[in-house]
Amino acid sequence: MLDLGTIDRSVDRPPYRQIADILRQHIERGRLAPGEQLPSEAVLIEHYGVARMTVREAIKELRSEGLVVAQHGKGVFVRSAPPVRRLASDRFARRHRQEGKSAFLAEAEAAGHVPGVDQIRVTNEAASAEVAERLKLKPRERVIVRSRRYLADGRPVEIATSYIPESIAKGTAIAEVNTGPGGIYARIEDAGHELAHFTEEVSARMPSPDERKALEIGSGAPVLTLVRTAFDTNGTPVEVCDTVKVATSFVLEYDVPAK
Amino acid sequence: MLDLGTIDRSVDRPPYRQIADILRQHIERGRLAPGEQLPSEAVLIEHYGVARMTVREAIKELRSEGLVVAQHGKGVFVRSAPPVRRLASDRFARRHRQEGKSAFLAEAEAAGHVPGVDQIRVTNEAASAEVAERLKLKPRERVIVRSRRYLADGRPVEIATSYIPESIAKGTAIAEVNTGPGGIYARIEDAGHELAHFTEEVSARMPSPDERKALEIGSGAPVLTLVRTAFDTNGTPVEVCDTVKVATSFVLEYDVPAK
DNA sequence: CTCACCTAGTCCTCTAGACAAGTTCACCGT
DNA sequence: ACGGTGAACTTGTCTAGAGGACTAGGTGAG
Repeated sequence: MLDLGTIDRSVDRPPYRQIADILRQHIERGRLAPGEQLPSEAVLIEHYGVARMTVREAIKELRSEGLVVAQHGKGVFVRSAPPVRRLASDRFARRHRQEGKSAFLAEAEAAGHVPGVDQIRVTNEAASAEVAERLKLKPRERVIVRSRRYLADGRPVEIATSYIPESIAKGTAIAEVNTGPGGIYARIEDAGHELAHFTEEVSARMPSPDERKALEIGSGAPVLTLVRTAFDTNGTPVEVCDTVKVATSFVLEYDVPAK
Repeated sequence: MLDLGTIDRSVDRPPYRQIADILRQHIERGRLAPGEQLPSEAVLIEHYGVARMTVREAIKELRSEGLVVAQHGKGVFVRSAPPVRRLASDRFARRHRQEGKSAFLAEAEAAGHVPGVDQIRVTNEAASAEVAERLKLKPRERVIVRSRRYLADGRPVEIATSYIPESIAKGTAIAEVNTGPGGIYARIEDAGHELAHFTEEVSARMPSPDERKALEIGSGAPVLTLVRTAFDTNGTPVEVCDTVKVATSFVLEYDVPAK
């Protein structure tokens, strides 16, 4: 039986935190195993002699830490995969180890022969305001949207969505599911837009419910987001690629410019 | 005056979420600017005609998303570092644009006259296993640990911790709080280690309680972590820099190598 | 046997109020 | 002019209760 301990109301730390502390310790020390159910609110209220909201506050703290998940009507359970706390060495590292060419071109090529891609969706849509701004689209210009999900070891790890202006994609295989050798970057270059420059914005946030589901992660784990914009030699943006990935690490390398 | 809208109790979405949605939109669209104070609980209670806990629940949601920070006795404020796209505002943006000298030297110089650094701590410690491995340290070799916290608009946004092998730091100002012109990279080069190559690992995770406190973020918001290792011309690792950053975006740029 | 229904147990949301504690500022006495 | 006090405002925490919604399991009707 789980030792729920007691709370001390004379001490500075508020009761709801003390309760959270006790439960957190049980989880961290394995006395509450992954998947196991926590004592119900009613039990905790009774045990500690506090009001409902106080217990809920404690549980909420653990939820926001990603240690537990609540299931309406069932109970609160210890998360089976604890959130990432340390840098993990990662297969993405190798992507950026390619020599003599852009790491991302290499990545695109890799995607071309589709190892570990299990879903591809290609549509023609009206551009969102954000995409329109990034691609400097004319009013009402549409975009080709290519969305794909990457797997590693059979588990989904990344969802990438590319937006290419329809004007560039026209007459190419970009709007086809199979883009041919070299992937869409090769097709963009075929269309006369030589790639010259990229910007990337890296951030992290909590996943949306859809993303959580698609990436098979718990609600307490963050996702990395990477928005890459590709420019041609004229400085025209030709592609925006929005990547959401499980927040394990990836690696960038670069050299100090020669003096 | 801020348009607080109204909530619809007939709809499926619970009131506290509707309130959070309204406030979130104001923040995202810039009608509530970074640093600006949100309407107080009392105002929101009055306006929406709900109980205090309902309003607090809404605010709590925004806090856990990292959009706002509450300050006891003062109010709730929009976080000062919103997910920005402006390249210039970010230190990382310029790294890859420097000409003729190491971007990191420039960065270190900038840090030298300490704009927006509010805490510096320098210690001599035994290296952790991870740091020892990255720096290829000999057994029992110690490291100089330099930890600093960066501010933007008066709010903490980043904690950076550098580890330099004692053998390299010896006889330099690296172990001093004030490292002199050019910062530690200049001192490392003074010591005969010309910087040549960097690797960076980027990841995201949930912050530790200490980090949450130091960066003043909500418990549901992730942090970006960046571990940079600097190598000299011999390929010897000379510094490991571990950066934990509020998970708003940062920007990387690079060009396609000439063919 | 199958299916609809009921029920106990769970978490979700909300109400209405209370006291505590931190911040700010005007006011008053010195 | 200066310093202290306190009022007014803010958020933080807690209580006691209510109805709702969801899940799982049992029960009875068909």
